[in-house]
Amino acid sequence: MSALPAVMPIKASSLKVACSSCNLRELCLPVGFSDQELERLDTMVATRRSVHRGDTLFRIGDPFEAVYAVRTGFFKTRVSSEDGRDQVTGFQMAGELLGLDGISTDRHSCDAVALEDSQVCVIPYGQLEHLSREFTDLQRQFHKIMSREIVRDHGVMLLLGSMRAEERLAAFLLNLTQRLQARGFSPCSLVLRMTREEIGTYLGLKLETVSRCFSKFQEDGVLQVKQRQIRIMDQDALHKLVNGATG
Amino acid sequence: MSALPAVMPIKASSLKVACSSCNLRELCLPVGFSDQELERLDTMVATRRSVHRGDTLFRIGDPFEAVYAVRTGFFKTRVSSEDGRDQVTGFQMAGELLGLDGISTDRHSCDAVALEDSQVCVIPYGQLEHLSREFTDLQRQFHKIMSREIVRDHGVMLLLGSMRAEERLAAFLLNLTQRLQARGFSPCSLVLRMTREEIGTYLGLKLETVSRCFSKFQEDGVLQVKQRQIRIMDQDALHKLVNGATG
DNA sequence: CGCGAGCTTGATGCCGATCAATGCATGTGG
DNA sequence: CCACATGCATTGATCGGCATCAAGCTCGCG
Repeated sequence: MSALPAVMPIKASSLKVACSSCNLRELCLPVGFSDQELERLDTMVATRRSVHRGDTLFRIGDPFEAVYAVRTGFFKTRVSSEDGRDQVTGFQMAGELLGLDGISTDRHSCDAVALEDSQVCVIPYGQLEHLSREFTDLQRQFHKIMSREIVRDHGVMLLLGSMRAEERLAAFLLNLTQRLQARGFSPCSLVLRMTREEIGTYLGLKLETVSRCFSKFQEDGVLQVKQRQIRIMDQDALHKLVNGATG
Repeated sequence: MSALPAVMPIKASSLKVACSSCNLRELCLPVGFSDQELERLDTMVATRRSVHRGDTLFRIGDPFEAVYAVRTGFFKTRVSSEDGRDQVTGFQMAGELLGLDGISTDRHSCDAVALEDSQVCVIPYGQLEHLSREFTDLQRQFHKIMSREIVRDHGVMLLLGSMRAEERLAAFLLNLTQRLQARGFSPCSLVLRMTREEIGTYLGLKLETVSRCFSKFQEDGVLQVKQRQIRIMDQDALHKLVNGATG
């Protein structure tokens, strides 16, 4: 009875796909690199890895060996306290880097979980270090990416520390659509890759609260919500919520 | 008189004080460097800067030129939303780096405010980039410091997203004493450099709540609190709160 | 001495957590 | 194809923790 799946996923490791021919190169590590520089990157990013939905790319405590660029798919990262509460620290989509947390102690300090079947490019850290020593643009770009992560985290702290439920969800949706738009998707229509609970664990809310906020937004004509299908009807209203114009 | 440090600080601008002779070198950027390497660092860290209590080292929007190592004193960093709410993103003490946020956009994205008269070593970013290209240990150490900041931020997200008021304050105090202990101070006695409001703005709480938690801890015999003088009577209790052992 | 910034403490109210039931889509086996 | 299980989402009722509002207190300082 057990037949092969109808659609056979292409084996990752067998296919050589280079940064120089990757359609994400303007979003990913090699932003603004010349053809010549791209070729040098290709020597570094040799392998790729597939991660199935629900599987982890790395886990807390795993030895740190590489950072990963999302090629296709969608991830979440999460940390947890000793008593089991956990916090989603981010959602990563195509072109974004995963694993920077591992540099500090040579072990990963968070889990990276695929929210759908995904592929990542493996960037061995030793080689990244080496190449960025003789390759100024790479060094600069890598530093910018780490710094951007720090700035992003500060934004999340502001959200968690000072915003109310609706404001948090509005900020979350605007951030998502903005990143999706940079990847060529519609600015007003999106499909959530994560559950209400995962959104809640990111925003410091319970899943019921997230659900209620979605319903509220729908009542108010700000969103259309059908399960994970979201359509933004009034982007202005979301912006006003985030920036606190007492609305 | 505000409390004088046990060791009298030497006047900054006039005196050439090098990493190689700095008593913070085991906590700061040059962790584990050889004498030879320290000398090369000294060429980079040429100037220092004094910042008076209440003044800013840099502000949101300032052009990014350097990162700063705290030599003496105490800082807070804060971000703010457009409608004026702000969030303290961290407190920095001797040996810790400030300004990493600026790398991503060449402008600072947070304010750094001195909570007491302070001195910082100025590390021009261009020189840091340059030197870390030919100096592997420096490169590695700098990356570790950025990564550590990311990991720290994730910890704060966990705190803000999933802990209750008392747990947050307990985590905050344990973190402070741990860092103070690494600098040779007592693990159970400390003087807060910040107001209740600043603590609250860091922990996502109102100042009244912070105050009530301090009082509660005192009632329970966990702390002795005299204004900003804190004595930890029961460190275990604090740990249990943070790790959620339902106690 | 009196002022003001920072801190404490009390009374009240609200937002979001919690508890609980139902709805809805997908999948599985009979 | 239906019966049922499962995972996720919605919605309602109630509860509790923290914010808010308001007074009074402490301490350092001009």
